[in-house]
Amino acid sequence: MVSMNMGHPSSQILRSMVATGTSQPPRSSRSHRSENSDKDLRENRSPPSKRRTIASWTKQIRVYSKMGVEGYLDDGYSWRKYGQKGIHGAKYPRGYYRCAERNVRGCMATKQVQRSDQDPTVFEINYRGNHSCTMASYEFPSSVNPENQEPTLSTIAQQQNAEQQPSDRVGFLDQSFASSSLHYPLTSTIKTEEQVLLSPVIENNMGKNFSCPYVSPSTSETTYFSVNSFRWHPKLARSGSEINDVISVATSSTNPPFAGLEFPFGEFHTLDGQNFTFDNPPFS
DNA sequence: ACTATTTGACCAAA
DNA sequence: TTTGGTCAAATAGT
Repeated sequence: MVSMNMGHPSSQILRSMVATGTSQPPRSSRSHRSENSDKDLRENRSPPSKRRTIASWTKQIRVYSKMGVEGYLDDGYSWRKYGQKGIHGAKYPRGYYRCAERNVRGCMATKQVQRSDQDPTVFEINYRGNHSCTMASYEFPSSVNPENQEPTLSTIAQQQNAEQQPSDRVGFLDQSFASSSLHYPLTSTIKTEEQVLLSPVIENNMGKNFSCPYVSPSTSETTYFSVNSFRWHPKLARSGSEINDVISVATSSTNPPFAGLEFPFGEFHTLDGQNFTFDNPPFS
């Protein structure tokens, strides 16, 4: 069996929680305002007896640039920040976000973003709930997946939610990401190569073999490949013992900032039984 | 004008 | 009581 990958502490802290829509917290002096929207949409709170649990998973993103952090934490959805809180024992505050479509479409997805104490370049993002909204702008690029209703992140997430909600979740790499391009090995100095490479691959990684076009020549176990837009299969797990669900985003501080993905080579398989490989592409 | 973010207060769970 | 999550008024940005 594929052992788990998520070693992230927060993934345990914030596992599954319970959602219940019935209880309307009597907000004493506060509820006098806002009569509609928000409050009837809330669904948390209350004993773990009613309602079903909502999905929760954690992702880590490494940002190699000091600027534009937010941009690289962008996961394709539009979020609205609704709070920030200092967390006991953590040096960085935790940001609370909810889907910006919440009021419009009732999308209840939320996420929490916290910078890692140990490594300030790492951000732990804990996602809660699945998007019920769809983001038109993040459909698959083109040719691939002409499916009418291409599995959007939300639908995929719902599937995975339904299927393997119980217990631990594998490191799902569902991620929609739009970036310019470019790979930046952390070991090397960041250069300002402006070439915008529209990645020909990775458009369909739903079980199809492909290789990474651009590799860091200096690193062996990690590759940085650039993509214009990609979407990981949510059930992607690496075969073998060492699983890493961390997608790192390497960026430069140049303009326009680049972003790339970090991912180890090797054979991968989806939990569906599909297999494919990240080849070590000829770098020249 | 509107919309998004900030930030202290409020609330529930631990 | 402490802590984490949310609310919402105030503020900032467009």
